[in-house]
Amino acid sequence: MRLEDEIKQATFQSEGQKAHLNIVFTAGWLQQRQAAVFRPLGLTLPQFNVLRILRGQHPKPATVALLIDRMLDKTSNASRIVDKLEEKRLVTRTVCPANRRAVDIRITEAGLRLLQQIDAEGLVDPLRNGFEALTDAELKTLNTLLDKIRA
Amino acid sequence: MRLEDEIKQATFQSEGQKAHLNIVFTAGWLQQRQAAVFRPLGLTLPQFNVLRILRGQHPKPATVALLIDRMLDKTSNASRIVDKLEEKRLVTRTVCPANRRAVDIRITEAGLRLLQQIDAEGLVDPLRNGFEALTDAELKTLNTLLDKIRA
DNA sequence: GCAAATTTAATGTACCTACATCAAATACCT
DNA sequence: AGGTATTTGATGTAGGTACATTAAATTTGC
Repeated sequence: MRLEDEIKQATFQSEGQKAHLNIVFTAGWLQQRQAAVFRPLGLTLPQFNVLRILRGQHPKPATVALLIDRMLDKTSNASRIVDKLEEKRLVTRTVCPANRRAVDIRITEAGLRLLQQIDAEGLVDPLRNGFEALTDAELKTLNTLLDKIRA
Repeated sequence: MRLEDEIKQATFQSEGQKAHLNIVFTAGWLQQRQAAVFRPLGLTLPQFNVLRILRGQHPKPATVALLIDRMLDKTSNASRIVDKLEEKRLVTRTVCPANRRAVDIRITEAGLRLLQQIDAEGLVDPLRNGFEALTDAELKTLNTLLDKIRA
């Protein structure tokens, strides 16, 4: 649907303001759809993202600092997201022997199985999440334009 | 900065997955910048957005349902955002006489003055928020591509 | 070698999001 | 009119975001 109709606003101050709202609105739209997919699995989106980073490190551990470095949202509280994953026994936390300030965080077998299941069911496939409507050239253009905004 | 560097991920499964992450990351980037601008004024971004909708209605009142209809995030809790604005005396809430289930929400003079100040200082000008890097044609392309994703 | 500075993570607080539930007012239907 | 359904908003709860502060371990500088 056109942004105008989604938020019932007929006109915008500028094409730039419309693009701004459109990016924010589309991001919310995408995140809500993804969150709905993970909800039945008892996972939130930030929890899933942390879990995926941990799988990328596996079998090496990650620290909280490493998670933050790789997360989309740098100011999100990785400590507390790890808390939730630990409660669910999807990750473990141990004091790093080499540096007792740091904490070694590792994905468990149960965590790996859960991600495996999500992969097998194709739940994160971008082609099923709105991106099938765009050609590869359009996607590249989109990526270039977004990078320019943050340049 | 390129997305690859922002989140330290060298490659992506597909251009679609990269675009997905790029939209979410860029939206976060934009919102964080805007939030930082409003913080010294004691306003959060959702509070500002609600206030702007109320100014659009002024001097007519809005209901909670109308706010939700026009908000970017439909699931956000407009009731509680209005609570905060009411505490700050930027809006008033009165039971709607014509329909006692509904609540008439109005922006106050103080609310109008605050928005006036924000306008005067150009704090929401998209040209100062990353969009000056794109031509009007590029912005139109961007809007078209984003609309396609949600089609 | 020891005091000061820095790093690393956890925690406190305020606010927001997402969703379920509740209560009151109104509309509907016979 | 009277009972049921719907509308409208508020509220409860779990989790996340943003930022400041704290505590412990380590590094640095003299």
